[in-house]
Amino acid sequence: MPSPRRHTAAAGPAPRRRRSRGELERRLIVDAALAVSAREEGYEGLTFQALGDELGVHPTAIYRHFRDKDELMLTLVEAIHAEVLAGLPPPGTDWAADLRLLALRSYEVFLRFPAISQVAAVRTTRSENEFQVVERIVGCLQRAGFDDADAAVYYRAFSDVLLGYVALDAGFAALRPATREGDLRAWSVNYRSLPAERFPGLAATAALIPAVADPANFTTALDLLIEAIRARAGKGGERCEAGTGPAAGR
Amino acid sequence: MPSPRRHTAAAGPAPRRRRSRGELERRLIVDAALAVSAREEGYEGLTFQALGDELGVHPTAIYRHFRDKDELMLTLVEAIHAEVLAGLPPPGTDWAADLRLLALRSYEVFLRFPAISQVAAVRTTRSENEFQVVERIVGCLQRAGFDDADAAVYYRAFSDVLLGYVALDAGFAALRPATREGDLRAWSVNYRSLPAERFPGLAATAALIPAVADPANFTTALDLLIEAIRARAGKGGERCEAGTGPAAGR
DNA sequence: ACCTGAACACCGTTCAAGT
DNA sequence: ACCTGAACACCGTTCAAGT
Repeated sequence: MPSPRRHTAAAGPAPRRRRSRGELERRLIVDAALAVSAREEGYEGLTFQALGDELGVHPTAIYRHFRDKDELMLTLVEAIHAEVLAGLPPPGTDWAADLRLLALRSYEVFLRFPAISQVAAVRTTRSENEFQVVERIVGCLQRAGFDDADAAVYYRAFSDVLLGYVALDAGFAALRPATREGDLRAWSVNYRSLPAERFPGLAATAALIPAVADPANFTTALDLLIEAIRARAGKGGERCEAGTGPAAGR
Repeated sequence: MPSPRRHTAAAGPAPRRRRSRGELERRLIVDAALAVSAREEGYEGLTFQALGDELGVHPTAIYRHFRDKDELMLTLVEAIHAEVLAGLPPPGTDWAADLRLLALRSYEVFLRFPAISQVAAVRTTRSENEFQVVERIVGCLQRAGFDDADAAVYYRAFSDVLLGYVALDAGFAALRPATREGDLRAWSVNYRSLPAERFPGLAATAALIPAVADPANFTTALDLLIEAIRARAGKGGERCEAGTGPAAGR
């Protein structure tokens, strides 16, 4: 029998109902791509083929609406930022609580789309929703009492830790299941059977180390970071600024 | 003229001197792969084709020594861990200084190989050198005065922040140059021209935000993290440490 | 204007064939 | 035992052709 180079329509998953002409738009493509991303394994699982199947359309039809995969991906990130902002209460009176909530919300929403987040954490979309998220973080740090220069420096460090954690845990979630389970097993098996003479610390603690990509790990790191920022804010200018109200102006 | 599907020997970069039979070993492949990784852009730049060229050998010859690209990559990570350990002085008297040095050294060495680190940060190699690095970190936290359970929890958080930062900055370094420069420009242009009415915080601070992937950013985050860990350790077990550190300024 | 189909230049991986 | 060459099942992307 002939072996087709590409799987035929019969072999692949049944395509959605075929769309009539002109029905395809960026909005539809974004939604379909998010659906595929939530389901598929890694960024390379988000395929024009899979996306075409999801939309009931030829894979290359997408190129009419997005220049390339990178432009599509950046648009998806903006959509994720929108979702982050949509679920976020307005800033309250406690800058640290606001900062913490924003980070937790971002982490949680991004990790719903590991295939994208794995690759998106590194990028800057430079568009509206991203601007708003950054503005929120900077605002928290100004309210903490830092001057503009310090707020800028801590913005970058805080944001990097957040995005780095997203990249890490999303990357883990995006692994092929067999790979992921193998790596998990390393911690529940290999690390727990090391010789105590050569690895005294691990012999005592290995069984107590939390699992890779457990969301509690991010919370631990986040709280440490906020404690340290708070401590530094206290040492610096905070007390002369404390009474001046939420509009830190400039 | 015929357009060959694959670039011919004449079209590609001149292969290194052809090796005689049996000269190929894992050690040689690892070195060549590290060389390619330091030069190439992303993980997909580390190609069997490029590696074959570097070695003066047919691309598929590598399969005789490594099961697949994943096994090769994990071996590369072990080699990087070896390099980390080789440049690390033995533990001293100050757990925080030791922890800081280990993190800085890891970050620095991994970032020499962005193509690999981008993908490696997520993984567990479960082999000798990785065990040793983990043992060192756990040891620092035990010396800080934490009990085993706390040491285990803080190990994971600390290690995640380190690896997340590596993933983030390596991912950025591994971007195609045009993409990387475009993203940098976002911060030096787009973020600096936002309307002050809608983005008061950014209007004041955008010009002061450090560049993406500036290594100083990691140092800032690292010092914050260690300060917080030290503070928590002080509350629990050991307090005799408070004044000793050489003023962890940023 | 919008979508399809075929083609192109790649990938990683397998396998029979050479030495 | 070790390497080569050809093939396979994918990728993203381009482009002429259809409607």
